Amino acid sequence: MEDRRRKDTLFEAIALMGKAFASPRRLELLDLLAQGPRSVEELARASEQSTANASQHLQALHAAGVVTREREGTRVRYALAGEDVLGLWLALRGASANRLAEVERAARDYLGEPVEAIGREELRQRLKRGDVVLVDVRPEEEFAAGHIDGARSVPLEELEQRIAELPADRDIVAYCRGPFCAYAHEAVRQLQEAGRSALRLEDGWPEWRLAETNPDTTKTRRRAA
Amino acid sequence: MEDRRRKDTLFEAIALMGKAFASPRRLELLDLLAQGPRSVEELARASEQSTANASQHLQALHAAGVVTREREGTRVRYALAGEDVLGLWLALRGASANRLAEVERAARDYLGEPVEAIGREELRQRLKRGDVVLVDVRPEEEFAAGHIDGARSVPLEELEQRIAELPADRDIVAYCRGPFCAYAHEAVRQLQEAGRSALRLEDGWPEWRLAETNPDTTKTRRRAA
DNA sequence: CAAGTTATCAATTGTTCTATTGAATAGCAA
DNA sequence: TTGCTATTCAATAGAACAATTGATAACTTG
Repeated sequence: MEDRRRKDTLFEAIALMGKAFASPRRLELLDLLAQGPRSVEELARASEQSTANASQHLQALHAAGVVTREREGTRVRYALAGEDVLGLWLALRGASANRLAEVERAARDYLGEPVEAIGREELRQRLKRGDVVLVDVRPEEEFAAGHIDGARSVPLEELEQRIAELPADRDIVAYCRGPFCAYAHEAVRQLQEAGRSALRLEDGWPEWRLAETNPDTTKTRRRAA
Repeated sequence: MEDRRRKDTLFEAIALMGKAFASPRRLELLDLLAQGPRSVEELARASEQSTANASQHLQALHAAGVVTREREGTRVRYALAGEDVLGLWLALRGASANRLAEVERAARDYLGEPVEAIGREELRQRLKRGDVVLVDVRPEEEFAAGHIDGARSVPLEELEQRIAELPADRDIVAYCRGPFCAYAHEAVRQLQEAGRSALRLEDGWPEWRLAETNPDTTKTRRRAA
């Protein structure tokens, strides 16, 4: 049947994008790109792989349509192709956390002792009341590429020396790349160590940004069927 | 660094689910499962592959946590694991249609001449006004597994002989499995051939269902960055 | 235009994935 | 028990993929 062939090509085409999400290295690159555009070398460094390897994966992502590429002088700046792709990545991450015990286990393992967290809505209200200090503990470039309104940048690396800068009369809320990023966890631990009252935002900047233009898409759905 | 190893295992675990979406055959199975639970044999037949092959892919999907399995006497009933998975599949399909020219081309090729379509919201309003007849042209089992409230089942195969059943004084809206399913297109063509005023619902039953519990998630986002 | 980055290419190796075939198993019904 | 159906298993062969290395190309700056 002629129809069969056509149907096959259609699903093959969709699978082109699916394959982009089938490799851990590429997922890590995507996760970084969700924070903002970056050059190959930065991405390679941040994901601890060789530049050549990162370049190849980025090309694969480009061919799959999930990232855009732009030459900027001697470097090439990659970026997520759009909000639909960001939503897709978050959906995959979320579903895998819901459905795969391996993911939960690996996350617990990587993040260490759980740390008290608040959701986006609660944070929004407390920010409006001026009730908290919001701290972005990601590397400076990522803060520069975009951050939650009202946050101040204190990269995790500098946090220890800069704790004094932070007002002591309010709760401190730290956030970073997302629910599986260790920075905010670590920041909260350091702050509590120093006697401050701190907690983390349940997810990170990409989720916040997506929720702004597209409420409801990033609800943290738990196991519900 | 110990951290690196842990981060790797985390991304590897997420990629376990990603891999599920990397094969065209599996995507076709998922698309069928989005219509409702089915046995291995039915799925194999509907996707025109050997039972053994379908079984293996279904096992892969099961291992990836995207489907559930349930023994029912001599047969095994597979189903999507949850709404998060349905949302994920729709997000992938949507993003690939937005970003990959191949997908658009393959879809045009498979679906044939474009056919006038209306969106979910418009359909809802016209249904309320009693303004249209809504026809579900999927195979009977899929209608039985769930359908839009107020629709009547007229499987595409029987449509030609049953056109007389349909009132001639109103527009007919046909829907099927989704935007890439050919049934509704074909149905509208047949109805117009017979002198009826017909159009198709832009997407299908799974999108409708997901929109009911989770408005906003399935917006048909076009290329917007 | 020479030197120095940054990114990509090409070739290779080992690994993982897919489809196929035929045999094996689980449950049901007589 | 015997046969029947639906599903899974096991083995295999071919294809696609991932990481590595070293070479090359594109740009910038002096």
